[in-house]
Amino acid sequence: MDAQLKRGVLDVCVLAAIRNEDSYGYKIIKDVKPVLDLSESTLYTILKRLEDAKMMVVWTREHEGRLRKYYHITEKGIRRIEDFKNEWKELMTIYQYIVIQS
Amino acid sequence: MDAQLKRGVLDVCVLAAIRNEDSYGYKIIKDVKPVLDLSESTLYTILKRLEDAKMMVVWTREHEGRLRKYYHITEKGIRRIEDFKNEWKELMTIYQYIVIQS
DNA sequence: CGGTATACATCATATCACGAGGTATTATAA
DNA sequence: TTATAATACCTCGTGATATGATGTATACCG
Repeated sequence: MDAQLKRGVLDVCVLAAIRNEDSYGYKIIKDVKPVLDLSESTLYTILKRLEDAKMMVVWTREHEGRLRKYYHITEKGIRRIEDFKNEWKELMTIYQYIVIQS
Repeated sequence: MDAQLKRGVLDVCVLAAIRNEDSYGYKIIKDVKPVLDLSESTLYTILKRLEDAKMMVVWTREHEGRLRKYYHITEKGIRRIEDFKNEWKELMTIYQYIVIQS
């Protein structure tokens, strides 16, 4: 999939991945990859960004000798998803425009 | 609309705007703006990019003392639109994922 | 012992939207 | 007449960000 088209959905995808249940980097990649291919470097960049933007909060747990950073969605993160759903309607209008011109 | 979400559709929107009829910068802005807000600087950047990518070819005409650069879509440009339509299907899947998680 | 899975992270690079600024002509309103 | 808007083009710097390459460390399986 085109990298440019990804940009608008990547953040929201990651937020959606933790919406129902707190999750951690390695698991998020496994979960999201079948839907939208993303690399580790991309994911960890996004996690940092969403944390800085206070759309997620982090808590850490040790699991079988390995560190796990769990991400929990905030109100702001949920709002981001809802905003996206509205933006999607705009995107549908744009898609219609493109198709009509064809 | 979120700048990131725009990135995937802007190019294709501009291509769609000239698909049926050759057009020029100033008119393209007028045509596309109601559907998807874009600034002049963005448009002219895109036109240059699409020309470099051989998705458009240019021809010039003088109109009432003012220069007009008309853009004509190429086979490659048309293919870009068709590719986008396929990518849109992927995007729908991603949207479904986001909604299901909600 | 070596490879794979788990788990994290950084850095350099390339792409690109956009505001701010620039040039020039014609039409319209005060 | 004199602004002001409309028409028509363009460039540059900045900020945002996806990604490959690279690095660290532990557990488990053959």
